[in-house]
Amino acid sequence: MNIGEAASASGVSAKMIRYYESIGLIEPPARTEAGYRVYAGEDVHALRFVKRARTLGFSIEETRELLALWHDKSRASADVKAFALKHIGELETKIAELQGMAQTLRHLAHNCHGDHRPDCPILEDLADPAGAGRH
Amino acid sequence: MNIGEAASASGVSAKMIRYYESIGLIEPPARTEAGYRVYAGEDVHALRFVKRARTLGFSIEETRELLALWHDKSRASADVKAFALKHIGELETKIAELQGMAQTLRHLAHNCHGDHRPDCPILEDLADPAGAGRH
DNA sequence: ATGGTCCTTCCCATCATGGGAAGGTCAAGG
DNA sequence: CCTTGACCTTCCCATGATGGGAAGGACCAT
Repeated sequence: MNIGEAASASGVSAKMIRYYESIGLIEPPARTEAGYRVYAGEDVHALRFVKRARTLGFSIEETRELLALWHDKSRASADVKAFALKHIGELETKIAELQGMAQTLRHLAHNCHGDHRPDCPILEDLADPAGAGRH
Repeated sequence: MNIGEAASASGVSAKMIRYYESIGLIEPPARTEAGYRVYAGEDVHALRFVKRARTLGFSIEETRELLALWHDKSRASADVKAFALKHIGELETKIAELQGMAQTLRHLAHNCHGDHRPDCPILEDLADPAGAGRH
């Protein structure tokens, strides 16, 4: 299987497959005499693992640790669970941050007439967060 | 006021102030004969505007548009409101994505014993999302 | 005049991904 | 047998926002 086929089979672009190889995230595959990369079913399996981890928001370095746990047949499930819970915590922190932004903006937008007049509490808040909203 | 003072007065690092200037987000300030940047109160005001916009999750390019709206005395508040609502929508999309990730991981972690045994639904899902959970 | 703290510009690194150029390879069809 | 088109290779560059740090100049208090 060439890289293009491995890409469509795994959902990881050929570009990223080469990149993952260059940073040592995945094993370098065999090569043909002409230098073409040749992938086996197991390689595609690893690529799908990486794709899934990235989709769940794990960074590449975290994905590297997950791959190590995956290959370590003797790991304790507690280790994997702790890793996942830590990541969940980070996701929740990020979510809370974004929700804070959205909430502030919703409040400002709610107080903005949204008509032809120029007065706008949104810009007033940006210009002077402490003073905006005063009358 | 030197750049360091403007930085602590605005909450924007000196490094970023220079960067914002280099990309034309803020006006180049006056200079002393020796080449030092000299900031006035109005400059710090603009920097705080930028800082606030960034804190609310606007990109630099979006911040550029907000600055333009701010300086355009004749804009309609409806334009600003529409801009804010669009950004709120993007924030909500991002939040939903992250919540999807967190929810999936919570589900997987919930089904993981988290003990000394190696069996782990989390890794099974990463390795085979479609098949994990089968018995 | 000396030292410490500020300032200047310039280059490099991050993280993950894509774009594209220049050139080699392979398979199909004339 | 040769061309054509689709693939592959490596290499460099760009993104977005920020920080780190070097080399050198400026300012100020002792």
